[in-house]
Amino acid sequence: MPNFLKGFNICGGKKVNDKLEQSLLNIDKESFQNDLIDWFEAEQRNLPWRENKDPYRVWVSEIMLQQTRVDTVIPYFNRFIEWFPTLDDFAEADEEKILKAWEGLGYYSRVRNLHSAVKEVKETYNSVVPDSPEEISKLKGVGPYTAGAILSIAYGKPEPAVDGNVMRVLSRILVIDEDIAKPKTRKTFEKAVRALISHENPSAFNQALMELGALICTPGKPACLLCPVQKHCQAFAAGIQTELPVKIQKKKTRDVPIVAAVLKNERDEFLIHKRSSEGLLANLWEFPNYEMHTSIQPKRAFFEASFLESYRTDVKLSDSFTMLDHVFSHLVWKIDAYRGSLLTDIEESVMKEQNLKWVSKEELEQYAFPVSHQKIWKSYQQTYVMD
DNA sequence: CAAACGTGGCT
DNA sequence: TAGCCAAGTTT
Repeated sequence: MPNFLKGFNICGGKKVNDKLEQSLLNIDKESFQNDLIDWFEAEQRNLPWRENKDPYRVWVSEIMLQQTRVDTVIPYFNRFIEWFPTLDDFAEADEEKILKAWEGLGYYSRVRNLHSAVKEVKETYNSVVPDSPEEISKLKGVGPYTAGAILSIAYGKPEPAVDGNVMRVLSRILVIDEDIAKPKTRKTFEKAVRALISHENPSAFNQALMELGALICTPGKPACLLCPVQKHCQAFAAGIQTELPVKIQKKKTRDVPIVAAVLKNERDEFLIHKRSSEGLLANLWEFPNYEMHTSIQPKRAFFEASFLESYRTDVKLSDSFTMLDHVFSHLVWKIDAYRGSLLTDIEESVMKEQNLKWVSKEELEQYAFPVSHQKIWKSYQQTYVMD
């Protein structure tokens, strides 16, 4: 236990509940709700998903905002609503288009789950997003946070919507020192929100908690002097607001060497491959590439051998045109990219079975690529000036 | 439960 | 620079 928190622990072991109850007793609930909601009504940002309470729009925005910054989401949200104005429009869209709508946003299972869930709502609920915790939580991609967010924001239900902001804000206000990286900790904060939430305006209350976390009660240097609920904050009173929340360190990423190639045929078309429907970057398109398991052999030869084994076709790589690192949350691709061409055609059956496709430079733009492969393409074009 | 799952901005 | 962070869910 960190030294600065000794005084707040009733006993070293459990009693987390007792501590929370004690902290909650110190809050003047009515006054806290008013201060928080009044501030939100006055200071909230104008964001596209706040134009109305259409449950579909709220839903889309909440999925996009998972682990993603507001500034990043805004243009994606606007384009998404242009492409798919209603729930039915999105339900009827094809997979290629929905991935293209998400291209560059990351965590692509979000959009596949959203698509599946929206189709479920169209079929099972007559295109009306359900308003009960039980039903909405069954939808793919709708976890505890998103369920609470939709229910409170779109339907005015007093349900907790505990995200990273809420945990940070409440960990300070109530001096909760549980590790927020641990899954079970969320339950403590849900309990706290249930005790504090305004039943008169659950939507504003939940959003205010998150808005406060985004604008005032920030991770690094919280602007406590501007905080509308400073007088309710038990961490500020003790001068320990920058020590909270408690969060254990994340594991480091591991390096994965990748050999990739941009292969062009005599018709100026490029070979692309659709990734597996499971795992990393599922269903996105990419340039042919292989993970180097052994760092012994030459990369070029490794690619040529792997390609022959995969597609029963000889390929010849020429020059390496770029080396780049691409950082994911859990690993780093060390990409070495080559230019190359085929010595013979790939059999039609193999093209189909292995999800390969020849596409022109223009057609390339219709397919969704991960950012790492967009970087490869950009570098290729810059190196071999295309007309 | 721990780990997988993206990306870009900030310090 | 290398690490941390941002409106989490699934397995």
